[in-house]
Amino acid sequence: MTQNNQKEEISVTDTPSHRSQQAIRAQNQALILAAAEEEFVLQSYRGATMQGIADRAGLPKANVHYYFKNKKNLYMAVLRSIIQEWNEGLVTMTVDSDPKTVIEKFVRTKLHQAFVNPSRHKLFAIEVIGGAPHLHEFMSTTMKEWVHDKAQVMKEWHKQGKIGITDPLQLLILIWATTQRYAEFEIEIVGLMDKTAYDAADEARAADFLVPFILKGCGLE
Amino acid sequence: MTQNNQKEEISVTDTPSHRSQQAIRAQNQALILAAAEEEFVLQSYRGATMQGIADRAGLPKANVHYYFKNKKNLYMAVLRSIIQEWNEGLVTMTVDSDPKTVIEKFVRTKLHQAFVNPSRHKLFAIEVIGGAPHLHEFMSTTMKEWVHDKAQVMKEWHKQGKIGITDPLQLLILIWATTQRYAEFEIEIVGLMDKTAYDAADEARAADFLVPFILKGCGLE
DNA sequence: CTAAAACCTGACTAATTGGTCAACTGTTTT
DNA sequence: AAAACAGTTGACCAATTAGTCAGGTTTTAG
Repeated sequence: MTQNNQKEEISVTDTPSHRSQQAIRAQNQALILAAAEEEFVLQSYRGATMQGIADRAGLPKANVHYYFKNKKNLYMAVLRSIIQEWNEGLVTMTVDSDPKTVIEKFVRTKLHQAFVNPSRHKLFAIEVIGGAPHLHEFMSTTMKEWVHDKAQVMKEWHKQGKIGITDPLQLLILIWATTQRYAEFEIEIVGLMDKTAYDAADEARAADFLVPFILKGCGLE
Repeated sequence: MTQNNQKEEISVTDTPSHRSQQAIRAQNQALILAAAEEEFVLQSYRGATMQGIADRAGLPKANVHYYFKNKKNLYMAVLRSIIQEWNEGLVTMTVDSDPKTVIEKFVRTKLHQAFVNPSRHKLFAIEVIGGAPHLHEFMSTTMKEWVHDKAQVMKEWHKQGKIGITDPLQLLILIWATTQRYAEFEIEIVGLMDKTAYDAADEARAADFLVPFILKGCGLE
């Protein structure tokens, strides 16, 4: 739809009439990925059109196909970048860590990601709700290992009387649910607040509510 | 895909070779609505095909169009039935109610709905995540009024020192997030439990975790 | 400077799919 | 009984859209 050529605005390493091919490649791929992310969220996989993504990126459709063989390929590339961010949000959590510190940090990190990059969380949610057909591998390997590892730590915390939680998986589900919700249900929440978008204070408001609530629930405050 | 004729199995008021038109109507509409609900969840609006819905209902495509003018019409009918269930899950909550009782009942009701009818919650979530283009009216009227009403009650509870919550909207968001999560992220949660589907004990396990956790968070236990 | 390589794109094609319709069968009403 | 009405369905059509491709321009390497 929007036809404004964003190439000029975003570029960093180009000279008026001579752009390195590396720069062009990196830039156009990033442009397309960002456009695809938005389009896939708004329209879901089948509803998103290559033409729509191309328009949003300010490029001709054939150019999108030049960088990403086909639609599924592009979709997978978007998912891959989401998984990467997921991996970066991980907190080091060992038996010797202080539960209160770790849990607070984890909640705040996840919440911040939700407010900073809602689109990614929305796309991830749509994928899982629809049966996670493209995320099976990630969920049955990386994610499962991480969860079992952290569950082990939390069980040990419980044994040592450091935390009042007997079912770590339930706690993880709760933390993910409550933090990611602000991204996924952005439209609903913003609407109920009589706004059209989050303002600077909303993340803090959510954190001020969530952190003590969750710590209390864990018997840590 | 599946071509097994479910009409015979589900029918209640038919005689071998003579079915009242009313019965046929009610039955086929229900059959189509159920099929559409599944298909819309798995494929999203654009991805779901009338042919796919027809196959799932065991009817020819033209017959689906006979009962529901077009795709959007069918989608809206599904959404309407979801909103109806939402309205039925409401709890009476007044200033004189006992917070602990009311909140516990609310959490249990919502959680039970999530486990009993996950598809509806998934579809609702997909709709909201995608910007709620078909739910604007509901969310800006019915839902908003309900939320503001309940928020008023909770604020009064806080004034009277009955509850440790200053921001009722945040609490409602948390309760919705944590209960509906079990429906929306069914695939992920079930996978992390090394199962393929919830078993009878899972709802109880979730309730046993959530109810005390939330009550503690509210300063009610 | 020049040849190769990378990038760009308008125009086209094949496949999918929402929706229509006319002819048909079964049910209800008078 | 028979007209009117409700339900059923295969065949068809128009619109949309993923993907291709040939011929172009720009950048890079030698």
